[in-house]
Amino acid sequence: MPTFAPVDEQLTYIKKGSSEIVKESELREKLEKSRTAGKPLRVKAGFDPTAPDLHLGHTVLLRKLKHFQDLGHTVIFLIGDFTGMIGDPTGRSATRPSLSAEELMRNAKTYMEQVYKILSPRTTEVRFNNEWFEKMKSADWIKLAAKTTVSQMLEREDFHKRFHEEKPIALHELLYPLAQGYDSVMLKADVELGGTDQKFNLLVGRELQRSYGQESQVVLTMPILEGLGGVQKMSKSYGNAIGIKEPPLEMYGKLMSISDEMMWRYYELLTDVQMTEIERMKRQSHPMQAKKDLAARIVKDFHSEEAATKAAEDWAKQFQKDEVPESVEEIFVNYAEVAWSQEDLELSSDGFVGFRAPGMGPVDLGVRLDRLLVICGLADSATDAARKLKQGAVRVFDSVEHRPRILTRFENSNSRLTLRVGKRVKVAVLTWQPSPAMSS
RNA sequence: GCACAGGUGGGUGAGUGGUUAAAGCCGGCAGACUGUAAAUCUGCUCCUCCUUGCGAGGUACGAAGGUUCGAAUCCUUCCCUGUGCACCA
Repeated sequence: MPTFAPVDEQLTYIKKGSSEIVKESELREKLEKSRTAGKPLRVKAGFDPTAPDLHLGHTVLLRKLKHFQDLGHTVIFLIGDFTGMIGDPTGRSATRPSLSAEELMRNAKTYMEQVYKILSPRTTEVRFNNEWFEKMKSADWIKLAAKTTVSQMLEREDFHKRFHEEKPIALHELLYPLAQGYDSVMLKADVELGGTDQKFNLLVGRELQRSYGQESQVVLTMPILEGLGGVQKMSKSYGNAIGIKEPPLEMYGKLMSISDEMMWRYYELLTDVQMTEIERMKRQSHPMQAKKDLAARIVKDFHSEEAATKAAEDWAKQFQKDEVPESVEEIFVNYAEVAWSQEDLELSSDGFVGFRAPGMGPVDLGVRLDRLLVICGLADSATDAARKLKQGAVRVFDSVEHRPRILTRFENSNSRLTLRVGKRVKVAVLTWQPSPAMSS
């Protein structure tokens, strides 16, 4: 029979970083019962299968689930393959395209690979809610829908607001909270975790469980982590996210770019540093050192100790000493794509293009910088690149370039250009490869 | 179905015939400053091309047509959203 830590101890651990618990007294009761019976609590959290790239925002919740695992409870990782089709009306998302079974499994697999960087695979129960929803008949849906009322649904802030602003609310959107609540019934969840934006949906689970004769789940909400700007929530679509699969230097750099204020929030939600220790650092540490420690800590979590050290060094080089770090992304670019003009190219008899005298020692060749920047992902479009050039944001080998055309020295078969736009650095490796003629 | 009100750039929201690629704000990008930042100040923020110029062209204000020298702005049809009406009349 498993043994559990004293209830108070468990509670403190669970409460760190959490936003709200409905109701704490019930959680205490459940913990007590579980402890005396030696039976772990069933802790559920649902995830959308359409976003398989996790970022730090997701990990806030995952870390809390991990805490429950640490305490010996059972974590149910629910993949909302069915509810994903509805599309959670929270935010602005519309109905999503349904994924095929294969796509779904593939997504789920990459998903779990990332999730297991935090959760322990051994004690995680992975479920899909299509398991029960595919069996439901229309009549069952009517029964389920009859469990709640329109005005109850409209209490949800998002619906309420849209209703009063005379904005559309599709009928199926009202089904989402119901479906999510029904998941809790099917899983007999004791606790459900979610972001604060999920509060309403989570509460519906309580109602439904009650009306299906079960004990209501405890709802635990976690704060929504703000992204890099510090204003909007972290989200891939806002482009302010730090993905957990990102390379160490990038991750480190992004973390260093958050504000001092945000840093403490990140400490609280993304690390296991105790609150008392965080308070101490606030008073005593230099903010930049604290931020470096945070960045290193998180890089270490998702990569390794060595990667973190390396990232720290590289970062210092890049931003503090204004040098080029060692591990910069290299992008191979066929010269034909960025050639200045046709004169620099020569057409061979079989219609292929190469440059003048490749491999014949140093040659100066014209390069269209604007196109090169686009190819390297440093500009959105050639026009955008031209703007950045004009603003003096572009550096090639440490010298600021304003013109979209430059001459560069080609030696032997390739030439490397170090490109910097603002804080970003990339190395473009120009190569000579025959390619189909572009002229037509 | 009928009536009314709406549909503008990443978001919000101005603009009712022409210096409007479309104000302001938010967001984003860059430069200065700094401890990387934040705050602040400055510039930029549809695309393509070049002779990089306060350059040339192309797209764009739900969709398609039309009026006009000229339309986001007027007209027609269609699509979409919201509101009201719907029995007793």
